[in-house]
Amino acid sequence: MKQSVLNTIQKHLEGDFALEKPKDLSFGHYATPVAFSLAKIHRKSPILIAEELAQKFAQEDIFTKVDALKGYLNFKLSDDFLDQKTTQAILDENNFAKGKKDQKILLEYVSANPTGPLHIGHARGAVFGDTLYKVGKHLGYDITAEYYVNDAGNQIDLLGLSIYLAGRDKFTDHEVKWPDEFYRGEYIYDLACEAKEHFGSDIYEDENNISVLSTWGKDKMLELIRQNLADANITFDTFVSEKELFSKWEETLKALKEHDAVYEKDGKTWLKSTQKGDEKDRVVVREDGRPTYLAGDIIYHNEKFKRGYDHYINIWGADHHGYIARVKASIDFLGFDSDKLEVILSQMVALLKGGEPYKMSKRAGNFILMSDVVEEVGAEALRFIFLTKKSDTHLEFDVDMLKKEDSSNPIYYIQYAHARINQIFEKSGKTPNQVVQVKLEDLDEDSQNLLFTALLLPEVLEDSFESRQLQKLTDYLKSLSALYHQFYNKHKIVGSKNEDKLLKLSAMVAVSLRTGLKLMGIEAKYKM
RNA sequence: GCGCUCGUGGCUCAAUUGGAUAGAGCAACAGACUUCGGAUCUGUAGGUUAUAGGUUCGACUCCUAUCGAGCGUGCCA
Repeated sequence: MKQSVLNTIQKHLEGDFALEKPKDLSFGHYATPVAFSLAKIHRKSPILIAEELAQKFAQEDIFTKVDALKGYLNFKLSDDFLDQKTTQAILDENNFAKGKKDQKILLEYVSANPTGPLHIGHARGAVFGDTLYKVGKHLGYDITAEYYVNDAGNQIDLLGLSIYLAGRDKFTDHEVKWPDEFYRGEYIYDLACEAKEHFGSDIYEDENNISVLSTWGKDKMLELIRQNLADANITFDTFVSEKELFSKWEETLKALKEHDAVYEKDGKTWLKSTQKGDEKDRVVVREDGRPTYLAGDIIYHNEKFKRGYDHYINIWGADHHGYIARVKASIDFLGFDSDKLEVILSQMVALLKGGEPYKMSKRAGNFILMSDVVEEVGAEALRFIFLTKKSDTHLEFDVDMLKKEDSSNPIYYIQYAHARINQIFEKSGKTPNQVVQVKLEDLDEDSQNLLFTALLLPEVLEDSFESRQLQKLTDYLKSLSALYHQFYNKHKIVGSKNEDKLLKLSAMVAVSLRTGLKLMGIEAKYKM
């Protein structure tokens, strides 16, 4: 819809201009402040320029009215144009708001260590990533969802050790000396029990078994993580193993050397990341020859870029922000364009319960499990709450609030609007297909506004995706629902002389609500 | 100390990325079912956008400083 307007305006106007929605729909459907910038160039009053431009557009079919107000140009679309769009959307709902793009995007998110279940902080990045993925696909991007599994390194050894000690503590008479660092939390004891079932309790008699427990525990945790994600309607296209990538380390190191990206000092290998704007150079190989965590990420990004995508998006927890510079530096050194890598930071989630703050710490084991919250409030409510906030702001919410099944939970508000429309169709005894051919004309102002808003979904999706601000989608669905509830209370639909027209209008609202909800991973309800 | 991300009604968040009168939902108060579902709607009240300067036709948005919050500042991952 927006595209048609843009094309039409471009027939008469050269150069760039911004097309906006006016604050108040009574001004028109679209508006542009282009006269202000032209005023500078032509040294003329913006008000005069706007009036001249308005005359030129008056002839176009898709507008019924174009006028100039205080320097703004306001466009009003014709009934005929809106009706065509509506008919098309209802008849071909599956293709509504779909687009075509020729960009290949690799989207990486979650990538939590397989050393424990997902907590509520992971959930935010997971929901955000998955929704970005769904919206992007709908818009026609060739997009791949990837999970980078950190299955190499100290944390896996630590997992094995923690299970070993927990099992030793619980199932043997040995006294356990707890080290400074180990994973706490009940799940470790659960794993220890399971390992006993699987291997027998003798496993806790010999330290040499720790490595067995590491591998076994890691696989268990990865399985659990995938289940946690699936329960929230989240799936991935590919899982990439850090451990497997390490077979390419020599090759990658050689490439770094060829590009003069590293040097030796104090027996260690350093990345010259300061040259690319990082605060300091970073160690990639320790004195004892073991590569650091950064080395794994360098291999991973090298392989990623070799796969030849047009754009890369990583969704990281905000505590990883200091990491961006060094990863981008390595990408540059390896001869790729680091501008193609976009990092979206997902800010911390602070959870309250009955007003008391929860401090989350993965190591301490007192974190809130994603699965617990999903079980308590449902995946849909959780998804919705996360998507109503910008990913880069700190988020605070009370678990008790999420448990409520009333109007303070906005998802019910939207679902109710959708169910209401279904109810009205049942009452009327008609189906959307029976009214779709009615021409929407001579509508009153409320109906026109509602119709126009319902048709905005395609551009809302574009905007949400391009700006990576998915709260625009939830905001939109909330305001569309509000408009419908208002309309419903004000106008009688079934039995009115405009019944068919208003039914068609309602059907259009339902199409937008359903499509929007689906892309958020939420099933629209027909009855509540 | 330095770096990153922020600071918007009592609370949780918006604001078309520099545009028109800063908007919603909770919470508070006052109303609306003989009418398609009241899980809804209508109204009232609540703001010097942390503070002080600056940039321009125009600033919540950009720049500078100050105050405050969270995170980072391992050869942990």
